[in-house]
Amino acid sequence: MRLSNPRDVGYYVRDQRREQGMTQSDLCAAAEVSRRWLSDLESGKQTAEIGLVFKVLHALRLTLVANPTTYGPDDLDLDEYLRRFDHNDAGDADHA
Amino acid sequence: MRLSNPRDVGYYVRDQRREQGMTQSDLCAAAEVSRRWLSDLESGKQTAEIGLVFKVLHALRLTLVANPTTYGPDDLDLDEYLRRFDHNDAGDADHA
DNA sequence: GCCATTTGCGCGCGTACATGCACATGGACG
DNA sequence: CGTCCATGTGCATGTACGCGCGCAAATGGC
Repeated sequence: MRLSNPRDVGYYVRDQRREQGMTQSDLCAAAEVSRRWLSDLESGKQTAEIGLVFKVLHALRLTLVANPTTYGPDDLDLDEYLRRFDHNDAGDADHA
Repeated sequence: MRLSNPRDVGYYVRDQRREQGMTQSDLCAAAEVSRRWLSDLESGKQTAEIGLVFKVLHALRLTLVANPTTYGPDDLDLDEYLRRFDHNDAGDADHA
């Protein structure tokens, strides 16, 4: 999952937390941050402290990898792509 | 390049900046952050603002990718491994 | 619908962050 | 050697961050 900005980070953290069946209370305890802050982080807080972000990522057993930005087939995360596709279909169904 | 903590981030940013032939002044201007802050970031500042970190990463044309932490051959970055090996050899040479 | 749980967010507090300035230091170069 | 450049870091300032509390709104299960 590519993360381009704090918003991406926050949404991804929320997704992963839910996938792992955790509440914010569970995760903030595991990461040793305040629930208030975690809520903000998940909403895309621009000014979050990076050290705390890493604590959350570790609590979720997530790893960050940095790479030179490239544009091509390697950038295509198939699961992500299909998920986006399915989401768009669901959106169309709602509007139809 | 795996980034586990702000220290990793800072050192990686410094490495990449140098590889790209930039000074801190060049990079802080490109990223629109203070040079003072960039210097701290490169030293591993725990409390840096994540939004600003992303600005620096973008200025260096770097991308972050988040993955579940796994342990196995996939985690083996060969360049990184060799660099660590070389570094250890250099370390041994110093101590010998 | 009811109820319990979860989440968003206002608020105040003590601490500190990003900034810009300036200076010291180390390294490169002529 | 002297000069220049890049970098580390002390300092002061205005702004705000992480925390904890508490309450309202949202969500999910029955």
